[in-house]
Amino acid sequence: MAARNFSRQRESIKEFLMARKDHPTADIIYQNVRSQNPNISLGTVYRNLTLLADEVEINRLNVGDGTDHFDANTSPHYHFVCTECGQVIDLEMDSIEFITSAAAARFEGQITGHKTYFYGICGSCLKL
Amino acid sequence: MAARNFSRQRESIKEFLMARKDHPTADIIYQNVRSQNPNISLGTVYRNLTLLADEVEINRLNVGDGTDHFDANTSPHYHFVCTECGQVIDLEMDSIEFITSAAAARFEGQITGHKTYFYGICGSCLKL
DNA sequence: TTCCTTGCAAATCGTTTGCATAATG
DNA sequence: CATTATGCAAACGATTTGCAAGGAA
Repeated sequence: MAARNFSRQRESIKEFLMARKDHPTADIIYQNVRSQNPNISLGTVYRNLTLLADEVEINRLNVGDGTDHFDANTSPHYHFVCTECGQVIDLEMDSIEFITSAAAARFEGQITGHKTYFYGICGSCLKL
Repeated sequence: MAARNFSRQRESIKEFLMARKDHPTADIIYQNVRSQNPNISLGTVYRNLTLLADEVEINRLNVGDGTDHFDANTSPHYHFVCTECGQVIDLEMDSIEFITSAAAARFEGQITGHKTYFYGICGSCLKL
């Protein structure tokens, strides 16, 4: 379905995203990718992020701070959001996948997945 | 702390929200409250929703569709979002509150809560 | 050549805000 | 009177889009 051509810009974006352990916003990606690709436009960054997210090559996170964050790690895992500094951190935790069945138990529709974000204060902010 | 005056507009908003079982957006609230309050402005709706949410009299939901939804039910419960029609539905399910401790187990920061949304196809859409 | 992609700028959408006026206590 | 709330319109930030030009297959 996706007759996709090669694009230097898209490669830079993927490359940058895969190298980061945090979960940058479109604008941060734009700022950084510009060093390798000075003429890239913010629109192109958005277009490619949306394209990659649609094809599940990356993940779009709605952490609730008004701007989307992106994650090149598409394997199932959860995120923590610091309410002090806004940082988005990967959590290492046991699977809670079965909460989907808990939700499905008394529901008449069909549940295919869930999104969960944890909130609190991160280690660095606790020390301040 | 909140030296709050009475306001006809705020009352209409609360009243409308409490009467709804779905989870309307600011604009839908605005459309509806106008019948009782023809001169109310969208800005006032937003201001009051933000005020009420800040004082936890209502809940703001970020379901990921780009616009916030509001819920007058502040007791802990979970929501389902239909990926077909966008409807937001209350779920009746057992508590999964302990997922917070699951997340906290190997995390150095302090986790105070979580937000979870379930996705899938609602009963009505399944029948189409 | 064909069709995918881009850069650029303008447009859109949801939400917030400044300001002068009106309502509350 | 002091303060809070409102309507209106302008401002905003994030994201999308139209279009003509550039690049890949």
